[in-house]
Amino acid sequence: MTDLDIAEVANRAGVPASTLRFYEEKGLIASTGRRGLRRQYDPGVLERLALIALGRTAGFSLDEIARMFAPDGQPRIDRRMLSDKADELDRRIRELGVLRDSLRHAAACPAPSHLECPTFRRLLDDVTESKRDSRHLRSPLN
Amino acid sequence: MTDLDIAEVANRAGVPASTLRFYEEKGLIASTGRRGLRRQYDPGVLERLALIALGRTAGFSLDEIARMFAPDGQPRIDRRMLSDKADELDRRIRELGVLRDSLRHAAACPAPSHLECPTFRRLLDDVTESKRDSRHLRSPLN
DNA sequence: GTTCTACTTCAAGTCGACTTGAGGTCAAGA
DNA sequence: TCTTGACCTCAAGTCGACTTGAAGTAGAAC
Repeated sequence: MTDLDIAEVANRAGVPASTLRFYEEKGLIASTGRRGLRRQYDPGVLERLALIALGRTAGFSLDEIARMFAPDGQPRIDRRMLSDKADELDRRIRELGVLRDSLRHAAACPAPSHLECPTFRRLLDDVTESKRDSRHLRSPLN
Repeated sequence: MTDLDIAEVANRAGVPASTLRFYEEKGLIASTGRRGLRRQYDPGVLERLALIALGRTAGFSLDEIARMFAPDGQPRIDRRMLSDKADELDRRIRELGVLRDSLRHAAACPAPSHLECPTFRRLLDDVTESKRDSRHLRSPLN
């Protein structure tokens, strides 16, 4: 029995034990049993936690992630879903890139007020426009 | 008096009126007065709202944004703050880039299971590692 | 003058991902 | 055997940014 104690898992995965309990409740992970009260885990849970963390940073919700595991526990990652998410990330990356450049520009811009800087103004207009257009759809990843 | 009605502002800025009231309560915007019960706004509020929206997509909280306006209403954007945020965005962009590439790879990867794909595994390990390391600091922008 | 409608206030609710607190239990070390 | 400390459960709280609901009001159209 090479099972891991919850404390061990928490340590190795870098998440608090409370999160592990929470994930278990949500059905994202499962413990193999108890030693006394304490949850024991198969070492494979570490991989699963990594997968979960990965999904999270990619912008998936816990519910979406839960759906990515087949009932047998094997990940059944929908390739279509992955590439959709990649596209989404791509858009987000471009957006953030524009923003970063603008911030840098504003930080260096000699105009007395940012409002008088053409670059900054154009950025403002873009933001407003995209707000108006996408009023209906709530964007993920912020 | 070229003041705008709250509905007009909501429309032009692309935000619901409830948000405008909320922002006012938070001190982010101000109305110039009322016509009957209805709030009236100086057209300049549109610019301010754009600035707020911009700050939000850059990952600033409403409180942070509030601090960016001097008491007189003029934006007093700290250049240092801007470039710090730009750096932060830069890191986030790189992170997302790696993720996007990995997702694309996984979507195309011929390995029977993602867990058997070396690229995917390395990604998993990276995620875990960065989780362990940054346990203390809560990252903004997700 | 009445009705309609879009606004108003204020408190409370929502959403996601956890965390916290109170009170309880149990394996291991002294 | 007793104590300790780390776990346990379950309910409730937190955080940020809003939204929603109930009950009220005023300007405008008829």
